[in-house]
Amino acid sequence: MTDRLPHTLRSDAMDNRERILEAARALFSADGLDVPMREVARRAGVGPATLYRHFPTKRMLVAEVFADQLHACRAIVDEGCADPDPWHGLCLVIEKICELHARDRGFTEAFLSAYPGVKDVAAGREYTVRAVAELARRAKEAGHLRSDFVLDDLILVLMANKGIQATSTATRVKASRRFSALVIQAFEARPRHAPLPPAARLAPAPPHGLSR
Amino acid sequence: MTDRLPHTLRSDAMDNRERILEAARALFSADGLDVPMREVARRAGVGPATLYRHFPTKRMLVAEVFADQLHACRAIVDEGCADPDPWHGLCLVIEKICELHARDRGFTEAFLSAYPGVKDVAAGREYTVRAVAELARRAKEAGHLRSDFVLDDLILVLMANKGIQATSTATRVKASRRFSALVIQAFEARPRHAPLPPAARLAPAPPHGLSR
DNA sequence: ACGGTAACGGACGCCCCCGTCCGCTTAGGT
DNA sequence: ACCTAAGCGGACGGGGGCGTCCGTTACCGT
Repeated sequence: MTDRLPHTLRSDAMDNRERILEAARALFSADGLDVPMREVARRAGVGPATLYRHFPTKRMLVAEVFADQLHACRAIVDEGCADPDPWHGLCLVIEKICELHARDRGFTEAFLSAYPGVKDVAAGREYTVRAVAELARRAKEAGHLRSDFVLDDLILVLMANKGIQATSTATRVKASRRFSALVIQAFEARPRHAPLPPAARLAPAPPHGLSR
Repeated sequence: MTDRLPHTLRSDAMDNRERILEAARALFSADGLDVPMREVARRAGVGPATLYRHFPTKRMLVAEVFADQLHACRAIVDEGCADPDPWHGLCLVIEKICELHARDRGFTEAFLSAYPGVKDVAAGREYTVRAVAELARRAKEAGHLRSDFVLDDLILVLMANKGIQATSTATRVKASRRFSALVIQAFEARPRHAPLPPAARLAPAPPHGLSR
């Protein structure tokens, strides 16, 4: 008689839950993860308590919100890996992921931060990195990717891409596009390119404004 | 009888002021501009009130602290401009500014944020940008810099460089070095390089955690 | 030595954010 | 129609950061 859990929410609760997710998606996407929970609640037209009932902590809300983007990310790398030309596939992956990140500030933060407790995002990052590693190996073998490319360079590019800020999403996307084109040209194998300084092992940084 | 201002501080006040600046330099440099004022005061061994007496607002403290780095920045661009080979000078400027930013997180934030009221930093940025513009013009003329390079690409690189985060300064500097080498190779003129997507007009973003 | 005043710092008010509690509302089964 | 419990939201407590006030301390000129 204790564990009588009804896996079916009441209709109004379902409604609220969906509106909360929608509000969170919009706000996180536009303004990043620093948006106060109250603001999400306000935008969703519910009280703070309702928000916290559906998502007991901010982390959980974040995890739920970015499930979609994680799928998009996965789709991008899968598409890139399926490309018969590994170099072309790699370029596509870099371009599209950069654009995805440019379009969604919150996702970028979640993806590149060691968000404790958001295992899904961490797993998604892991998957992406591994898949790109394989793609890079093949692109190198085909002679299109410079041989001194390392996987950390991808993290480097993602972090750098994150640094690109602008007032409007459109501007950010434009800048990000130019940026990714630039680094892709830098990654392309050439007859005699100057050697690069050694790569650094980059680990996800702790998130910004989050309680322990 | 009202405006009897002694332009000479008492010895202990001078001492405290210097210790505050030192503490702020260390903390801002390592942890960025989000460090609480109390923390600066604690590290300087003074009370909060003393800190606020010397620097009535956080912005003023920031402005004072980064006067040095601004000079360093200026020195870097001057050195680059003085180089007889404009391309070599430009490369030097990019490398050194990236490294400077990688070494000092707070300065990066101040430099790339539209920190309202910190006119000095804004002026320093303006100076840097103008000087590099001239350098870029000459490097292009010499045929070493790709012709579709625009000044906003420099801002782009600086912002991107800012995005590179790491737990230790050493790692950040290493990563930043590799990054700047990469973009420099991308900027180098080549017989037939693929065209780049259009550049975006990048304006400094508002600072993160600052009262209006 | 001593007095006056510049300088100090603990304590305070204010605001914003996270997460919780409890009395009220309303869905939905009978 | 009614009743019960799922669901709701305003109000609350806790924490932390910025900037300020005022009683106390200690520098420095005489």
